[in-house]
Amino acid sequence: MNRSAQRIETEILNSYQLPKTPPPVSDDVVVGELGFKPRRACNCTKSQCLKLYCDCFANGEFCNRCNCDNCHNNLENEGLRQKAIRACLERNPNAFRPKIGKTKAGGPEIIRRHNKGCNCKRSGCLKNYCECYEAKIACTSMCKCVGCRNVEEGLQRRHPPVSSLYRPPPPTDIKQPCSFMTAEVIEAVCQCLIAASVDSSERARPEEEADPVRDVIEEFSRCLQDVISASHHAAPHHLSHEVSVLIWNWSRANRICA
DNA sequence: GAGTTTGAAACT
DNA sequence: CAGTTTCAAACTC
Repeated sequence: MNRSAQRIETEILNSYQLPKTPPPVSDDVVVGELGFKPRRACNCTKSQCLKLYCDCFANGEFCNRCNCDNCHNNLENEGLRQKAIRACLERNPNAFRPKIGKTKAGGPEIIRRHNKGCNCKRSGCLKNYCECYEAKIACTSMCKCVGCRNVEEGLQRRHPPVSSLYRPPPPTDIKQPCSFMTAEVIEAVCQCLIAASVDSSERARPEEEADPVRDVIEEFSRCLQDVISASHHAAPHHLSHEVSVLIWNWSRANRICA
């Protein structure tokens, strides 16, 4: 393994550190392949777990020990699954991005907010039907909700949820699938690309013209393969979907460049 | 646990 | 792009 690959794998493994205090696990929580990153089991019956209705699929994970019927969100149906991922991305290129983003609202502090906003009509945005409320964040101007009572002040005074079921902590505590691509991994890849560009110009023989674009693209391809193999090493089942998305974007970019 | 309500996603 | 339907989770009883 070359140095860039080693660094990418190291950063990926670092991104999968266990939280210091493991969250409580209740009966309806599934523990991930490596014993961490708990999530809820889905109960899909009609979607084959290949639509965004399915939380596992939407979160970029295979179903594992869920209660779903006729599940296709698994390795045995990888072809169909890839097709479903492509269909989702065609409808919405951001379909697999986290819904809760972080923003600096003028000040230095980082605020979490729902990227798309909710559309609640009847819940007053004070029940878990509301994606903002569920994520424990106040509604914003992005929301198109009616009769919203999920405002900053209300959130601070809010009672803890009555439900005893485990709710995953905010993304800062537990890694979400997309957080696999940490700033460090991305930086490592960028450095590889810059190095490839510099090498390309230096290595070019006098009789041939340097083609840094081609060399950078080839290096990116290598980096991507490193990320894929490192990700399988780190978390064999958690990342496959995200990598699929990456590959899909990558092949699309390739077609556009061609 | 069954039935109802809700809002996101999918479809037309 | 707006209206409708489908879906699975949240909620109530």
